[in-house]
Amino acid sequence: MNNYSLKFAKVKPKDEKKTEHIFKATLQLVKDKGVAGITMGEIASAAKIATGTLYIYFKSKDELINALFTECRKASAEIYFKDYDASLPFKTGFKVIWLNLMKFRTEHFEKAVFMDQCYHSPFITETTKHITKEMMHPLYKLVERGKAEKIIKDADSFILLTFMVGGINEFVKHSKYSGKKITKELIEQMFNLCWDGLKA
Amino acid sequence: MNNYSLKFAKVKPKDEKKTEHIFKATLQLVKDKGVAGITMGEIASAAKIATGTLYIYFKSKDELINALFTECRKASAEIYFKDYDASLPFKTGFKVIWLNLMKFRTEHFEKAVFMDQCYHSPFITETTKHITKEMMHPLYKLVERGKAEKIIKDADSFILLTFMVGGINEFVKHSKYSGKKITKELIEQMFNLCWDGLKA
Amino acid sequence: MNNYSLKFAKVKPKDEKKTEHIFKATLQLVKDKGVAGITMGEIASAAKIATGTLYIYFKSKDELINALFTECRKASAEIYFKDYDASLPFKTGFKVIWLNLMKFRTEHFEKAVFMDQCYHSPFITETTKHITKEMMHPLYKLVERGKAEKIIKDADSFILLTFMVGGINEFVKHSKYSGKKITKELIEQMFNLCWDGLKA
Amino acid sequence: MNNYSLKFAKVKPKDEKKTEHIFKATLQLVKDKGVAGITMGEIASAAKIATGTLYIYFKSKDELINALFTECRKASAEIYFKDYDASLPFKTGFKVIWLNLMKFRTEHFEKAVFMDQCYHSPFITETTKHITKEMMHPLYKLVERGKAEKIIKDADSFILLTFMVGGINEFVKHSKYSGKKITKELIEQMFNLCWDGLKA
DNA sequence: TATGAATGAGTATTCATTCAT
DNA sequence: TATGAATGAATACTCATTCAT
Repeated sequence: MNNYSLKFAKVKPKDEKKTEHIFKATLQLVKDKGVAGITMGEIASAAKIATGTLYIYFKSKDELINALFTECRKASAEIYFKDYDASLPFKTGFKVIWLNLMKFRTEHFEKAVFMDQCYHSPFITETTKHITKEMMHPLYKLVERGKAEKIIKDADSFILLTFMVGGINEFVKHSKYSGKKITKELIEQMFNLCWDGLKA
Repeated sequence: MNNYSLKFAKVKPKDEKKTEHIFKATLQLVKDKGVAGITMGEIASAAKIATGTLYIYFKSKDELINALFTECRKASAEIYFKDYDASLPFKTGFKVIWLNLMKFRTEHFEKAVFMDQCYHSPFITETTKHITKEMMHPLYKLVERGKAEKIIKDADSFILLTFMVGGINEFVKHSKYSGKKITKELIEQMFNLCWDGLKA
Repeated sequence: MNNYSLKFAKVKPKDEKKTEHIFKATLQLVKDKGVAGITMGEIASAAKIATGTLYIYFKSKDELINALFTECRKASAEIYFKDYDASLPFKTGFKVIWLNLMKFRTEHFEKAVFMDQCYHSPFITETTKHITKEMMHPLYKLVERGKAEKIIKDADSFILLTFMVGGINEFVKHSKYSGKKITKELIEQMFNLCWDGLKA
Repeated sequence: MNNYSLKFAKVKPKDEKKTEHIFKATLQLVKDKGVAGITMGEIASAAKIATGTLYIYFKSKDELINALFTECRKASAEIYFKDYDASLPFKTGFKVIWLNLMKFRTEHFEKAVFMDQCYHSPFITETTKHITKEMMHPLYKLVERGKAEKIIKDADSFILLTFMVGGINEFVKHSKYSGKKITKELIEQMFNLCWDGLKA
């Protein structure tokens, strides 16, 4: 390290990585013991920091949970529409998104569990819940495009959407619990069930 | 107090109604604040009894939660196969059960929420979880009958089952959250999506 | 205990005496270590109860301090005008009150120390402070009677009042610190200084 | 960094001004929130330095408080006997000192508050308390000269002293709390009350 | 049984102090 | 020296559980 960098390194900045560690530790703990069972002390030691340090990064348990919730929401939003291109034929685009939903649920399972758990917890504020609901909006749009193009059934959008998502969620949840391996083959089967249900 | 009344007092069962009150109070609280947020004190006052009294009916919080979980499981099991008759044609019988699942989720929403919440909580023992999984067995049988009769797709039973249940769960959950009214019409739409997905 | 009293004794009431014990313990601790140095744990064990019990009687440390402050104020108010009769000649009545002030400061020294200490503490609310100020009103009236009767100097009432009280407070405070015995003789001397200062 | 600058850095004294800032910040905080309510963090940020820096100037909170206490004592001692000349007639000299006491209490109010507050706090050592008491010695001498000259009453010196000081302290304290303006006129009135009380 | 006050272990949070930069 | 993040012991407060009535 040269003189120049020393000048700027004088003040130790709040470690960005530490927030990440804390989040990771919290998600793991929640997956294992549920929101009901986690303490700030446990989170701290799982993140390999002192309890006091935890409070440098988050003013309270409440704030930590809410921040993590927001983080998870952001992560899911980023994945949902990855590689989606509205100019693609409907079914192709639909499958991209459907697979993304599946991807999020499987690869970020702890986040999904955490979000589900939090929804009824006293930690999450109404505002946070509200924003979360709004996040579903683009999915509504997708479903409505399908209806407009007469490719999928002309049913209530809410029904179509929850149907589209429900199978994925239930499948992933139970496969994690029961140890059932999630294979390409199974995913394909689930997609077909879903698509056959939706198509006009 | 004489011998007679003593004897009588011993025989007198714990007030059945009170257990019910306690369960109802707990379910309501869990729906509103999650398992993370309930205390024995709150349960007691919601059930309009003293904390001490709560401990006459349940040795510990753990026991209360587990007893309630078992109760909920029993309630769901009773509903799932109500009016089902294996001699009915497959689709008819399938719809009976599918509607029963829907019925349970809507009319006993707090129970469903409670069971979901508990699954990750430190309160529920592994044994309890195991028994719960076994409860799904008859549903497997149903699905397999459908496959055997070549009426529904020859996909993995696990996939078929989670697909069948997922839409219902997701639909009811979000309708409760968003205040969306659950109508016969919507239920019918959801069933059609589900059936069209499953059918061979 | 007969049947009748049993009927009413069924519920153990919040022990009135316990509040008193808590107050006494707190005052003693504050006298010895100052408001800065007391913890809820210490108060509890000085009052021979569990920490949790302390919180049955007072929702928080703040509330405990404020309640005690109010209690002390009440105690002082009760003493200040004890045996005072406006129909007595001014000097006689004045001396009754002056001696009462002295009596409070000496016999309830911990309360006086506590009140002094609290005045600058973050525990005491502005409202509480305001009420305390108002408590001085009757003393103003007394001083104004003396002025009206041309018995004491026609100076600013605020000056007369703080002068009247200041000597007492300073005397008692330092005598407690230095271990100087407060005798009848010394009190008489102090009263004479005070009276000679005030008289017209 | 070369040898020269290293040497120079070692010699460079701790910034004198910074100590002053720290003291000023502490006094202000204690006036507003009491000794009970101040933290090292608050002091540091009020003094516009980092917490770590505070510990360069003072090894501990204890030491800071004690150093400030000593500083305050010194400041008061310097003022008390300012312009006093034993060769002046008693009353003239007495008034000089009396006015000095008044001056200290008004112009260095925070210091007075701080010293009062500290007296009961766990921070101040017995030694410090002892030295403080000794500081009163010259005032005793003054009072005894008055008695010897038969100008003031032949009462107990302790009584005379606390009487002399009490009115001042009480007056200033309450005027600060209530916002009452301290005027020359009021000071004169207070002095007269005091003198008339003391004179033989 | 029923009550709710009492208990004390446990949890969230603060804060004096240290330390790497 | 100066900084402010990191530490962990101490403290305020909670809550499952017990117990006297």
